[in-house]
This record gives sequence, C-alpha cells and structure tokens, in this order.
Amino acid sequence: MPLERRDGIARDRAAKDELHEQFARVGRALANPHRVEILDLLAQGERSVEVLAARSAITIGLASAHLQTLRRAGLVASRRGGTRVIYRLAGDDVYELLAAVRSVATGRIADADRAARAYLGEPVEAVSRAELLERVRSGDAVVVDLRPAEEFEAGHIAGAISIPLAELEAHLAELPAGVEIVAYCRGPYCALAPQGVALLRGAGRRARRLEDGFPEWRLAGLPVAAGSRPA
Amino acid sequence: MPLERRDGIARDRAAKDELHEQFARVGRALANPHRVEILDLLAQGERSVEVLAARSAITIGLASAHLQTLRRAGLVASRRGGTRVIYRLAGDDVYELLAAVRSVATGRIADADRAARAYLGEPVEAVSRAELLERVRSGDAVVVDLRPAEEFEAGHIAGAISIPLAELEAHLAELPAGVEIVAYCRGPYCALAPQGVALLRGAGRRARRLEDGFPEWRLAGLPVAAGSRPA
DNA sequence: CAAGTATTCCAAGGAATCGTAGAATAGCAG
DNA sequence: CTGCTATTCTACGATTCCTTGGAATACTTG
Repeated sequence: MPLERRDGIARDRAAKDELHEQFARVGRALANPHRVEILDLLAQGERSVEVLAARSAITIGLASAHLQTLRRAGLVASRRGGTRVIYRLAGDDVYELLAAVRSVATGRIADADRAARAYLGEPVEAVSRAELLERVRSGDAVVVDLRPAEEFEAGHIAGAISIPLAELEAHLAELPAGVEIVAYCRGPYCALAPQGVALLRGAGRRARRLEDGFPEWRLAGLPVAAGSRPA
Repeated sequence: MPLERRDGIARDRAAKDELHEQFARVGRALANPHRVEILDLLAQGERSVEVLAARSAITIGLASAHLQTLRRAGLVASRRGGTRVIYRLAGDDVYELLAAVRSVATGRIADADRAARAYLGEPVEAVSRAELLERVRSGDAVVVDLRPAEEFEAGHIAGAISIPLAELEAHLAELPAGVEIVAYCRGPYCALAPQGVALLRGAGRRARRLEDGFPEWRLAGLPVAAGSRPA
C-alpha cells in the first residue's frame, strides 16, 4: 500500500477518534447519578447552586463541581443573578437526551425498571395531555401541581393550582369535590404525583396523575404560565 | 420532625439515589469513544466481535470488554452464530439515544462541532429522504451505498447499488451519466458519503449526499432491502 | 470602599475505568 | 474425540473520576 494512502487512512482515523472522543464527553457528563438528578431539577426551571445542592442532598462544593462538568459538556449554562449564580439547561435538546437515557434505562435494564417501581410504586393509569386539556376546558377536572412552590413559580401548566406534596393533606378541603383531581410533577420519574394521587385516593377523592410532567407539557407546546401562586 | 416522617424521607432518598444510579449506568456506557463507535457500527447491522474490532481499530480483547459493558447497560444483545458471537443493538431506541448524544455534542460543544467538520468536511447541501424517494421513482437519480459490502448486505435502501468507497474510483464507468448520483453511508457522522461525493464531483459527475444515513432511512419506515449485491 | 456571602478552587485519598498482554474457555468442524 | 479458533477472562499499571474539607475568590450590597 502506498505511503500516501496509508497516511490518508491514519489521518482519517485520528479525526474519527477525536470525533468519537467528543461524543463520549457528553456520555461522561451523564455518567454520574448526581448529575442526572441535577439535570432533572434544572428541567423545571433555572436554579442557584445552593438550591440544587439542597434538593439533591449534596454539599455545595460538590454541586458546583458537577455543574461545571455539565457546563464543560455543553449541557447547562449559567448566569449571575444578584448575589448568586443561576444555572439552567442549555436547551430543550438536553432534556430530550435525558429522557432518552431514562427511557432506555428502564426499558432495557431490569434493575433500572425495578428501581423505578420501588421509587414510584406500580404504574397506574395516567391522564393523557390531550385528555387533560379537554377536561380543563370543560371544567371537568382540577389540575394540581405538587412540586415545590419555587418550581411552580418558574413555570407551570396554565390553570393549575400549586399545592406542594408536603402541604397536600392540610389543603384537602380547598379542593372541590365532585370533579376529578389530576396531579402532576417533574416528569415520569418523579414520585410526587404518584404519592399525591395515593394520598388523595386514600382521602376518598377521585384522582389520577398526568402522564409525564411539566417539562413534557411545555415541550409539547401546550399552554403554560409562570409567576407566583395566588394566596 | 417525627421519626416516622424522617424515615420516610430517608427511604425516599435511598430509592431516588438508586434510580439515578441506574440512569447513570446508561451514561457510563456512552462515556467511552470506542463504545460510541461500536454502537454506530452496530446500527448498520449485527456484527461479530472480530469484525467490530477490526472496523474500530482496537484489539479483539478490548472490543469484547467494551461489548460486555454495553450489554450490561442494556444497549446491545448477542447471539451465537456458528463459531462466532454476533452482537446487535438492543433496539431502535438505542440508536435514537446515540443520535441524541451526537446531536447535543455537535450542537453544544464547540470542540465537537470542530471535530465533526474536520472529519466530515464542511457540510454541503443534502438530499432529503422525501426528495430521494420521489426521484428514484421517476428514475431521475441513482442511489449509491458507499459502505463496506457486508453492511450493504445486512440492509440497504431499496434500489441502491453497492460500491464501497475504496472501489468507487474503479467503478465510475458503471454509473450512468446524465442522472444525479445520491450517495449515502452510515449516518450523519460518517465520512464515506462526503468523501464519495467529493470524488464523484472531481470526476465531473453531478452528485449529492443523502441526509443522514441508512439507520435513519430504516427508522423512517422507508423501503429497505437486504442480501448480497448483484455481481 | 468594606463587609458579607455564594461560589469556585485546591489538595488528597480512595475507587473505578482503561488498555495491554497472555492464559483460559467454549463450541464447532472434522 | 481432537484440534482449531473466536471469544472471554485475568492481572496489572496508568489514568481519570469522585468526594470531602477548607482556603481563596468574586461579586453584590450597603
């Protein structure tokens, strides 16, 4: 084989290796459980390092380090907001990537499916986005956002009311009787909605969860709202 | 805070950590450049360890180890075929995951975009799948599969002819003059089609590449064929 | 400009991963 | 049953990643 040709192939291989190395950088960013959890949290809206650390139960220093790993991989971006640094997902494609990872995991790894069932409980019938949209229009259902208040404020399904799961029991009386309650939270792997539905049913209410969560609703282009919750 | 409540939260956190750990297993599988390349090769069709090792320029032992990492993560499956072990992608969702990783990488990491351009050359206008379908029906174009013969045999666009890139120059005369030549290969990050198009244009032919590659064509539900190429 | 605080940086130990080389295994073919 | 070959297993050093604790930095706010 002539030298020129061999050089061409070697150059090709080096460029190909470099490209795959770059792809693997994204894989490495997804290779740590804390980073996956942080991405899930950021899908609800932008957050400071401090809040992310608290919600994912790690130290601030560790959260900062993971956030910078994510930033180097292009998955998150940041801005300064007053005295703190606010991180956000770099784009909708990042959430779609996260969704693909979780879907493959639960669909293809038996242990992952088991872990999901252990955390979420056995899957129950969910309300589709289309059905919910219709029933809200006809006043046939009330939509409850079970996430922490700050996540509701950063963005929520238009017309939903905010009742963080911890406060749900105390606010049962505020929920109208007669109509079905549809609860939602962060996404398909968030335990708030299943737990809320179980609590509501235990209290004798008709309740179901919405399929998936707020990020999927927003990405579907359905009506959303933002801002503080009414007193 | 009552003990019962704290226990509940602690149990929750353990279950949540375990779930995120499972998600991260998939991320770890994508965290190595050789594994990414192997997935790209397997998207063309099932392959033995030996062939995968040769095509990705690594030793057999290393290929075997990576394949088992991928299998533990649920991304590939294997069967025994005669004297060899044949690996395949575990499902179409795995290719979609790979596509999401590569798309985020090139879209969000400047170095990755640079590496893609270095390997593939500057992007040129591609033929859409819909357009190609139409022009093949009207006999207005000829479709050339530039991948190695074995990948063509494992599955190709219906009506395409197989001319591996290395043989393209020698088979120029077989390509009809007058009609445009549409070349395709493994996917959007495969260099065969860009190189083939450059060669054809250098020989005075009208040539463009198909957008993406064979896996995307198949996943779009468009007509495919399999089997050895005509002599 | 000074004080306060959120975040980042740094150092270090321990764990996991990577790639190589060679031995061991498994299953087909004769 | 025996030989052959593709694949897997094992052991190892080198490298990278993870986490912690504390020091350093940067920026806002008054």
